[in-house]
Parts: sequence; structure tokens; C-alpha cells
Amino acid sequence: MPVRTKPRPRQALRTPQQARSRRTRARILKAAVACFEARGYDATTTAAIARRAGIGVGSFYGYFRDKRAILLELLEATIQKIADYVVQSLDPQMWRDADPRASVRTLIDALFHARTFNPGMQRIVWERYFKDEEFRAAVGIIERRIRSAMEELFARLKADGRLRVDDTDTAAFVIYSSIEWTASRLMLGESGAETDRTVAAASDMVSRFLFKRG
Amino acid sequence: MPVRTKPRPRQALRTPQQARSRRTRARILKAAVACFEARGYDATTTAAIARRAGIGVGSFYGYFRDKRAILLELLEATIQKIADYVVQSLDPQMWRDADPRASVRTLIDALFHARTFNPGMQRIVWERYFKDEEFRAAVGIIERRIRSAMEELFARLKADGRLRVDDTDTAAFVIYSSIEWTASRLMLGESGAETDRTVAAASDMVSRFLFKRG
Amino acid sequence: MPVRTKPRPRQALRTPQQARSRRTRARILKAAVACFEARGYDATTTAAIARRAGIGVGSFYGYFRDKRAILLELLEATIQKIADYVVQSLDPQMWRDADPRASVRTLIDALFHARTFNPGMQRIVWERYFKDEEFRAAVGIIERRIRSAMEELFARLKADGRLRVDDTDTAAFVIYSSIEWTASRLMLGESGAETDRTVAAASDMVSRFLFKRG
Amino acid sequence: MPVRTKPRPRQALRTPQQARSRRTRARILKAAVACFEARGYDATTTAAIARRAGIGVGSFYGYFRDKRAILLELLEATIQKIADYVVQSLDPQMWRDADPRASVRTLIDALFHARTFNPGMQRIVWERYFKDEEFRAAVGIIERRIRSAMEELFARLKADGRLRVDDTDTAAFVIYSSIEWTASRLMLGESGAETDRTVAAASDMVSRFLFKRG
DNA sequence: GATGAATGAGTCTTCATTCAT
DNA sequence: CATGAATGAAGACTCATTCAT
Repeated sequence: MPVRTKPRPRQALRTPQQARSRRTRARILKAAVACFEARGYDATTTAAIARRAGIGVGSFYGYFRDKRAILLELLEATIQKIADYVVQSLDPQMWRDADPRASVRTLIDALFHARTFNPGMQRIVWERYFKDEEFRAAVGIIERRIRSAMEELFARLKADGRLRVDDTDTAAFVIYSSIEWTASRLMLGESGAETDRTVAAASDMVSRFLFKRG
Repeated sequence: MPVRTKPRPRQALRTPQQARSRRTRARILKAAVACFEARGYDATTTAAIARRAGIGVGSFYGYFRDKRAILLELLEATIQKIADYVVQSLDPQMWRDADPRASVRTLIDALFHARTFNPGMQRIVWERYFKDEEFRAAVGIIERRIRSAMEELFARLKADGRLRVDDTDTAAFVIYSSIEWTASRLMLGESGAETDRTVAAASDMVSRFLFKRG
Repeated sequence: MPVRTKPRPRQALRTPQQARSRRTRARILKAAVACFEARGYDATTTAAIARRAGIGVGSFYGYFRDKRAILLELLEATIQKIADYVVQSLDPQMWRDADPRASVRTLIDALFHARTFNPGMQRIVWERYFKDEEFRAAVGIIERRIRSAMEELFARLKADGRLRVDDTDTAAFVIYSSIEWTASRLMLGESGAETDRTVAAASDMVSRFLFKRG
Repeated sequence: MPVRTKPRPRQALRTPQQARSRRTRARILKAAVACFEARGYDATTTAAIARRAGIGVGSFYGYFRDKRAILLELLEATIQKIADYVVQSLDPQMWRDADPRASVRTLIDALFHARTFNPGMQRIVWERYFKDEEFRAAVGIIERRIRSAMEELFARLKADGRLRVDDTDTAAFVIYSSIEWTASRLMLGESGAETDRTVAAASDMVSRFLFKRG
């Protein structure tokens, strides 16, 4: 890149309205994910993504700022979904009415299931998580929403005298991080554990943690 | 960053016997860790490590195959220590004699404490974990040893009728992964949780999971 | 270039102390000038400079930040020399003692001669002048020093009643710019004028401008 | 910026006869000038011109071979005007009849004024001048016409014994180049000089150069 | 043993130009 | 005719690794 005195405004991204353009955009996303999964994020070059998408290198830059933008977009597209999905299972009404064990099981199921929304991305997001503040922030949004919902729920249950734990905020953190990683490990393989039995054990652990008759 | 697929033939490593040589080696290790912590693993160049260690770039290669070897060595040096340290807290004799809650607390303490053996390396190891099979393998050694010890312990306790859980192997995995990540998150900051309260909560969770009167 | 969250410090430039290194540096400079002259500044690639210097691309960057740095260095190295050289010919003592026509001729000679200090660079510096603020600034230093000296000299001569012009500062600017470009055009060729006759004419023009009996 | 050595075969240009087409052409020219002024010639992309002109990139090529063609066209459109305008002020009849000082003043005024025909293009043309032979040639046409007229005029005046200078051709060159650059510097700013005083000084310089009683 | 200059393959990124719609 | 998506050659720059001194 030639040294510029005045930084030139980055060339505008294509804003795809036409059908062909949208299809190309989708092809790039798909190709990128495939490359990321196959060789990891860092080892994937823009050229490789373009080749796999069957387009020229230059076209790539018409749609995305760089490969990081793809990952960020994919992540941000799932953030809402994941958080919404899990928060559903933290509905106070449900927890009041239903059997505590069943409610916990529903929550744990949701937390595990949320990991499967974008299975191929799991490892990639983790690969990025420790290197990229923006990624941590994006993932942090999910965590904040879910932990907040847990904290609120636990506070109510505690006020109703239905909870065994006192320090509900810390409990929310411990439960969240425990399940987050247990579920991730399962998805990433190499854990030597089975999904059903893991979900069951995790449910037991959490419900006994929270409830006397858990 | 050029990602090398095929390793090239390399010059033989010096095996340092002399005092000065050993000191240089130590300086490189220290410099590398400092660089890794400061800028992350990938962003650290061999030149930067050498500069910080006060040696020439060429000399670096006399001591280490590459920067990856440094991390691997640092990791491998801690593997034994960590595993040994945690396994101590899984001594069946102790668990039979002591109060279950106290035993669990000792285990949780050990698992949290083990993370502090090489605090600056935490993030770096995680950064590497998802990208490098050999790293996962090294970390896996710790896990396997600890989970094995847990499985054995739990099996005995179960045989003695002192355990609430049935599926002891899965319980071992769930407990291990839960605490691993909870402790990591704490070390890495940004969790918004306090150490003491987190350890206490984690202990409660695990002991209630395992024992009727936990 | 991968997108970095934190900008990495630019790799340090080699500071050549050893003989070989100094020779390489000189080779690069020479090669760069040759390339610039042959194809122009913009059309010269770092690779071309490196090839001509008989070194690898990477080596180039060990010595210079980019090709712009070369030009700037060459320019800055001449700035002092040129300004000093011309300012000499503006010594008030000399102008008081000597014949006005002779003094003017000495000045014009100096201004023309200064252009020959780095003949190959003339066109390149001009090529850059209009595109690069830093270049204009560097060239501006020469101008400011010379015009200042002229202004001071003219003010004194005027005070002595020896000058025909009133607005001495504007006179200094007009003389400076006139000779600057006339000399440049001569060096760049295609003017269809001869050096000796041009210098003579310019001298006449300036001395008649300044002095009654010029 | 890729510097093309060999021009590729190109699609035929549209020859606009229709009103709309001519309007589009004008819009492109206007947009190009605006871009050139704003960012410089080299930093202006065809896409930027097209965007500013409100047309598609592809359409651009229907009207101009490339951005260079635009500049060349703009220049060539002014060449006649500038030369004609200045040559007017070199009319021998006028110089014979009028006061020499007034004639010179008229010439200098014309030379300065000619620079203002296309003020925004000044810097751009200079930016191009040293890089592009065809540009130098185009600008050279102006110079040749004006210098020829000057040479002829001076020769006559000399024959009439009204001129102080002997080497009239060289005088024409020196005067032309002097005023060209002095006027340009003024237009480009950063000279620290005022227009009126500069024109006055330049007039004095030239008239004293040419005439005894200048 | 130590040094650091030299290397060049490998990445990213831009942009003039074409051409299917 | 207009459009703008697609192209890919070309250029800048980095950094792990070697090797002559």
C-alpha cells in the first residue's frame, strides 16, 4: 500500500439489493464458514474464501471489509437468537408454577441447545474470543442478558423463600459459566462424554444447587 | 502471518549444559512470556522475544525451535505440577475421613488455585487451545489425570453408598469442566464476580450435587 | 494485512553501523534514484528498487520505511547544503563592497548552481511537490531561508538608498520564484534555452530590477 | 496504483450528439474536476468520479477513455483560450503606440490572469506535468505560442532600437518562465505574497529588463 | 557460540476495466 | 444505453528462518 498523506475513504461496500448480489453474499458467507471450519480462522486467507465461493478476490472486498467482518456478522446474527431463546426458559411465571427440577432441566436444555444454532462456528468463535475484544464484547452481550435474567429470577425465587442459595448473583455466574463451558466442550468433542448424560448430570447439579428438593 | 503447512528441516538445537547457556535460556523464556502477555501469542514475533531477551534473533533458534516450542515447554512444565496438586485433593482416604463439604471445598480450592500457577499464561494458553491440537493434547493430560482421579474416587464413594450421584464418570466431567471455566473466567477478568464468593458458590454447587447433606 | 485491534509497532529499522550494512544502504539509495529517474517516482515499486539494488524485498524495509522515506532523506540531505550555498551569495558585506551587477550575477549563479547538486532528483522532487505536503514543507525550508536572507539584504540596501525597489519583500519573492523555475526548466530540458545565455539574461533582469545602474 | 505500460484495446467511445448525452458528459467533467481538486488526480478513482456524477461506473467509459482523458480534454480546451488571451497582449501595434511600462503591465496582467481561467485545475495540471509527456506537450503548446509571439515582438522592438536587451529569444524564455511560476505560486497559496504587489513587482522587473526607461 | 543482515514466500488490498442483465 | 457486479493483476509490507562473519 502506498503511503498516503490523507487516508482515503475505504471503498464503499456493495449493498446488495439485487438477487444475484444477495446470492453472492450468501455464497461468500458459506464459503468463509467452510474455510474457517476446515483450517481455522487465522489460517484462512481471503483468497481461499473467494476461491471456495467461486469468485474473484476483489469481489470479496465488495461484500465484506475483511474476514473478521464475516465472523462478527455471523456472531451478531446469532446473539439475539441465542439470548432470546435462553431467556425464554427463565420466565418467572414458569418457574413458580412448574416443578423446580423441570424448570432447571428446561434451562439447561436451552443453554445446551443454544450452542447448536451455529455448530460450525463454535470453535472459531472461541478461537477468536481471547484475541479480539470486539468478539468478547459480542459474546458478552449474550452472557449479560442471560445472567441478568437469571439474577432477576433467582432474586424473586429467593424472596419467595423457594431458593436454597443466598448469593444469587454469584450463583448465576457460576451456573452460567459452568454450563457454557460444559456445553462447549461437548460440542467441540474430545470430552469423552455423552450429551444426554451430561445434560442430565448438569441439571441435577444445578437443581440441587438451587433447591432443597432439587 | 504466513501460516506454514509443512515444517522445514531445522538446525539442531543446542542442549544447554553450561550455566551461562541455561541462564540465556531462562531469559528467553521470561522475555517470551512478557511479550505474549503484552501483545498476545500470534502478534509476538521471534525478533521481539530476542530483543526483549537481549540476544540476537539467530541465537533464539539455538535454544528453541520456534515460539510455539516455548509455550509448549512452559505448559508441559506446569502440567505435572497442576495435575499433582489437584490430584492430592482427591485422596480417597481424606474424603472418607473428612466432612464431605470440607473435602469438596478443598478440591474446588485446588482447582481454582491451580489456575494461578502461571497467571500470565492463562489467556495465552486459551488463545492457543482452539488452534493447536498439541496444545489441546497437553491440556488434555491434566484433564485426564484429574478426571481419572475423580472417577476413581467417586466410584469408591459410590460403592460406600456415600454418593448421591449415579453416573459418576459424567459427574466428574461436568464438575471438571464447570470449575475449569468458572476459574478461568475469574482469572481473565470481565466476569464481574468475586473470587471468594465464586469459590464458595462453586463448592456449594458441587457438594450438593455429590452429597445428600452437601 | 490482517486487521489488528492494537496497531503493532512498526518493525525497527536497521541502524547500520557495520560496513556491510552501510554499503547496502548506499546501494539501495542509488538504486532508488536510478529507478525514480528511469520510470518516475510513482511508477517505481519497492520490488523494483530492491531488484536493482540486488537485494531481497524484505531487506529494503530493513533500511527504509518506504520509497517515500528515500526521497525525503535525499531531499533533507540537500536542503542545508542548498540553502547554505545560496545564502552565502547574499552576504551584505559583499553586496556593499562589490559592483551591484557582479553581486547579482553571483546570486543568480548560486541559484542556478544549487539546482545541480542532485540533478537526477529535480524532476522527481517536482513530481512529488504538488502531491505531498511534507515535500512542499521540505522545499519550503530552502525557500524560507533564502527569501529571508534576501529580504534582510534588500532592506539594508534600501536603507542605504542603494535600491531601486520599494517593496523589498515582494521583490524577494518574485526574484526567488522567477529564478527557481527558470533554473528548473533549464535542468529539466525541453526549454530550448542555453544555460549561459539564460543565466546572463536572468542576471540582467534582476540587477536592472533592483538597481538604477543595474 | 497499478501503472499500466501497455494500453489495452478499449471499447469504442460514444460520440454524443444528443442533448442528454452531452449533459451527462458535462456532469462527468464537473464531477471529475471536483474529485481531482478534493483528493488529487492520482487518488481519484473512476468509481469516485462516476458516483459523484451520479452515473454507473460502466457509463463513465462510454464517455471517456479514462480519467487521464478528462484532464487532457480540460487542458486542451483551455490551451487555445489561454494562448489567445495572452498573445493579444503582445500585439506589436499596441507596444509601438503605448507607453512601454503600460504594455508590460498589460502582458504581466494577462499572464497572471490566464492562470485563473481554471483555478481548481492549476495544482492538478502541475501534479501531472512532470509525470506525463503528453501533458507537458499540451502545456508546451501554450508556451510555444506565447514565447513565439514574444520573440517576434521583441525582435521588432529591437529592430526599432526600443529594446534594451540583445538576446531577445532568451529574454522571452526568462520572462515567460519567471512569470509562469510566480503566478502559479501565487495561485497555489503558501507563498506569503499578495497578488497586487506581486503583479506590480513583476511588471517593474520585466519592464526595467526590457526598456531603458522601464 | 553469538550475531543480525538478508531472504522471499505469503497476505492483504485496491482499482481500472469489462460485460451480462 | 445504463448499470454495477465481477475480475485479477499488481503493489505494499511482514516475519520466520538461515548463514556468513
